[in-house]
Amino acid sequence: MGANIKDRAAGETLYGIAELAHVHGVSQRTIRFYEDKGLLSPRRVGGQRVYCEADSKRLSLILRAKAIGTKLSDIRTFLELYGREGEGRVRQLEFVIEKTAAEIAALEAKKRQIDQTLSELKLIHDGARERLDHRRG
Amino acid sequence: MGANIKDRAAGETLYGIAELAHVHGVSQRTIRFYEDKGLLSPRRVGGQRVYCEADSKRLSLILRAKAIGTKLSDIRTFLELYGREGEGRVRQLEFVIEKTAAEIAALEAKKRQIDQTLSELKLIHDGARERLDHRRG
DNA sequence: CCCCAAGCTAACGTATACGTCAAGCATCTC
DNA sequence: GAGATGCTTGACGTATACGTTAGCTTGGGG
Repeated sequence: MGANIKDRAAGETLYGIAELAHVHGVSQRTIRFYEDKGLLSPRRVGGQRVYCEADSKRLSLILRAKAIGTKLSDIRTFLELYGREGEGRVRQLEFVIEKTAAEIAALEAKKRQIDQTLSELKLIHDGARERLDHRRG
Repeated sequence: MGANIKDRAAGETLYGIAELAHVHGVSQRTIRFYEDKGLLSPRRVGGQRVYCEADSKRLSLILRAKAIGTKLSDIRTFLELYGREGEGRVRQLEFVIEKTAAEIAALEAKKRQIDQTLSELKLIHDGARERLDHRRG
């Protein structure tokens, strides 16, 4: 049970939706939802979704971007950067450069906010710890 | 017009909702919404909301936490840490220590995700830049 | 052959974070 | 005293990101 498709093929490892969901710790609904939003587009075998390694990695990227706090709609352009990378037309390269620069700036701003908050939290944490230790002698 | 309340008092600077909203670059609706959620509790003067400096700083904290990607419901406990800090009862200190430690861990995880994504984005960015420069000679 | 488990689509439900009227009072201005 | 402004409290609307049925299909086991 739960036999994945590579068991009987020499090719690339493939996944069903259940397996992919389990591997990434998300629901099947979530995966279908991302497909609706155009973030994933697995092959179909008789109506059923079949995911390859590239799909799986793509999902990892999506989940990481989400963990950072990126909206799905933004993740789409984000993924296009990964996809478009490797092409050569000047307009597209300019697009990539522009978009990546903007993303980088946004993320670094967020990082600074986090650092600021972290330092304050650590002050609170250490202060509380110190008073607690003192109180216990 | 737009005269804030300190104009005629020697005490602390106070703000009306319009001014506070403008200062922080948010809508009045947002400020009232936060109050509904228990994140702000300004004094009232004849029904009208009057905000002091502490309220303003509190709002800054809320907005920063939001920028990091924290949910409003979590921001509440977050604010309690700032408020509770300074008290001395052991149970509460333990609470503070526990909560801050969890928050710190979460934020550092998020930071690592951001760093990972940043490095990949920078690779894409630099790669595109290089190819573009090369193409232009 | 029959039935169940697993997958599919369609559609409605839910929580979050506000936006956007609506209608009422208070005050300031002409 | 008649707007015009600014504030108030509802209350409904909206976008995001899924959860949760519901009902149809299909492949495999007994």
